[in-house]
Amino acid sequence: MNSRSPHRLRLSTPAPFDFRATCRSHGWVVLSPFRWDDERTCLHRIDHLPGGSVVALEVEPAPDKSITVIVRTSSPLAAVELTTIEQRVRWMLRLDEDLSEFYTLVEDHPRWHKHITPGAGRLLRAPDFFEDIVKTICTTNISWAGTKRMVANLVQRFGAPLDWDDTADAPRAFPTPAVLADAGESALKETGLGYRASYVADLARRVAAGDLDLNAFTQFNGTTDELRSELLTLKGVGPYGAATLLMLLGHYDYLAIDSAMRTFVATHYFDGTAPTDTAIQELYEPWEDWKYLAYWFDPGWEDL
DNA sequence: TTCCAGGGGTAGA
DNA sequence: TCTACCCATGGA
Repeated sequence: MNSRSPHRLRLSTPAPFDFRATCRSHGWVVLSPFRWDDERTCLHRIDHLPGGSVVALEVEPAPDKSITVIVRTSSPLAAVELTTIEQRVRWMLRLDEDLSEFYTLVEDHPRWHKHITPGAGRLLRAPDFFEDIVKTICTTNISWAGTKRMVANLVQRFGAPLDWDDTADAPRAFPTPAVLADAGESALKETGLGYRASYVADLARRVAAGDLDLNAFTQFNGTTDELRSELLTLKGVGPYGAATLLMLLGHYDYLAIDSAMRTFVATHYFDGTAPTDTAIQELYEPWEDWKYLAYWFDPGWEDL
């Protein structure tokens, strides 16, 4: 089956759900291999499935409020592969995440209540946690333009293309741990990762060798603090990275304090004076387990 | 040329 | 636990 006769999957959504808001919720949507078509309201992505197949996905809302996933491949997919794709897209869009507690908390904060649209709050993530860890490392100590460049270079150089497209600029999937492990640190440096190359190489090597099971993160049963401690053992992941990864795993109790947050908070809450990290924490403390979303959807962003 | 960007590792106290 | 210093890279 090729691009002329694609598979079509239909995914149920929670209520409320806002497809466009979910896809455009944070910067992830502009990082390769994601591609957003605003005119069509469609999320494009080349996905390298665990079984080895490389597929082109087009994810878009259906009239009945469900999600349609158009899957293009060069050969028919087995039922198990279609199930895998459905699970990955559900994870990617957080279709099974319960945000009701956050929405209830929002009702007690009039400014947020007025600002947040129904269905907002689901922050896009990669279907695979390895990809999210690498991308998070690529956001550290670099401008956003640099992050986009590094990720695009990684995908273009090491990602698998669709097997029916052999053009030089063919869209590609995010590289697998095995490919990046084989590439090694020096090759990763050539993609502009700088000193982050050793962190990504170390991560890829451990995952590919089976020394690090990422399911231990996505299926973690302990407390957020315990999960955070595990994340902090990853090279290249510090307090900011751990908080970002916790968010991507569906835990919002820690703030990812970065230069953007410091600037925003200083401007909107401290008359331009740089606050301490402790002061920033205290500012969002009333939001308890939902601090990250409270910051991310802070109505003050509208003033910028 | 210098600074800084969606920080983090390491050594030393 | 806290601080100082170093780390690649590209844009301003």
